[in-house]
Amino acid sequence: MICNHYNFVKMDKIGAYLSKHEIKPSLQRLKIFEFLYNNKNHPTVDSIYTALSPAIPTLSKTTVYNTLKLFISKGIIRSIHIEDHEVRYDADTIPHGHFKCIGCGGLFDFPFDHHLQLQTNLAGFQITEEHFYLKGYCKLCGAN
Amino acid sequence: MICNHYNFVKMDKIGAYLSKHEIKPSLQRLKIFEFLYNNKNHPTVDSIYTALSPAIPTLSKTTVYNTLKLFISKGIIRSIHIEDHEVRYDADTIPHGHFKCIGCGGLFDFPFDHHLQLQTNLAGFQITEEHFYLKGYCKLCGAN
DNA sequence: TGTTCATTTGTAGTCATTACAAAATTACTT
DNA sequence: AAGTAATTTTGTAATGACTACAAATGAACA
Repeated sequence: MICNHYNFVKMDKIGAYLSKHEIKPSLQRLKIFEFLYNNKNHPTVDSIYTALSPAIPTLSKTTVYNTLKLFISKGIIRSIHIEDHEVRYDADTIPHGHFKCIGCGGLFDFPFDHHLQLQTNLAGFQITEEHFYLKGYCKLCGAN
Repeated sequence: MICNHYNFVKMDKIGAYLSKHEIKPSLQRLKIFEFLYNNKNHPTVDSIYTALSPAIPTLSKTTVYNTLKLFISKGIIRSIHIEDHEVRYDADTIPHGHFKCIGCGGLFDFPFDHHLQLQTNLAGFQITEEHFYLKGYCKLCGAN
């Protein structure tokens, strides 16, 4: 991992964090957010479901979908669309970029100043979301 | 449309352009590339298929998929993943950004200097692709 | 003309995601 | 504490984009 903005919320305050964003903190929601928070490799729906199933045996994949959609609508996570066949999720809402390694499939964060490129001719356009991602080979995969 | 890099290839030279990139210029391939070239709003598979069906009545959606995949592998178009439910295609291979309007659904191009943000700590990473897109409201939709 | 190879096409299948309604859980009221 | 309403979770069925595959078509060429 290259950068990390996750210090703004403590692990033991997830319930309060969800409540603050008008999300009733059920067990499933707490666990899903906690997992997203702890796994900064930006998991997919499937990996979230597989990881939490042992702890919550009754968990349904529909719940994972519903919960992630709820989190997105409340603005506490964002979805990452890089490959066409996989959607990943990120609990870090501070703008940053993503680097997808073609070799190992890993997804890395990196900081970038999102104001640098706003000297474009987008005058009159209201920007609500910014996404910047790169593809290529990471340090390890590139060395072959 | 905000920016336009399409001057590097003339309309009547699509066949030569495809050949130069090791693509045999069949009717379907010519028409699909021409459509992509002329429609700078970055159409989807469906809109390409719907638009070309009258001119090529036997056209199959599989052919559209196959052809786009071929074009991507030869590097003459790129795919755009902004929404999770729609993939768009772009015949402009010069790096530029995309702006997706939440209001009208329109997709706009804008230039951006992709070297500005490479002062990040990505040393040792080989970059092969860059994608930058914004979401928000365009000039017309924002004025309400 | 016949043969080989590349391209196109339609159908059937896969897989991620969603719709929907029942079941379970939580919140509220008296 | 019991009963009722509201919310959340769950499983199944349906949707829809995309792909695999093999037959059909068309082009290249001797």
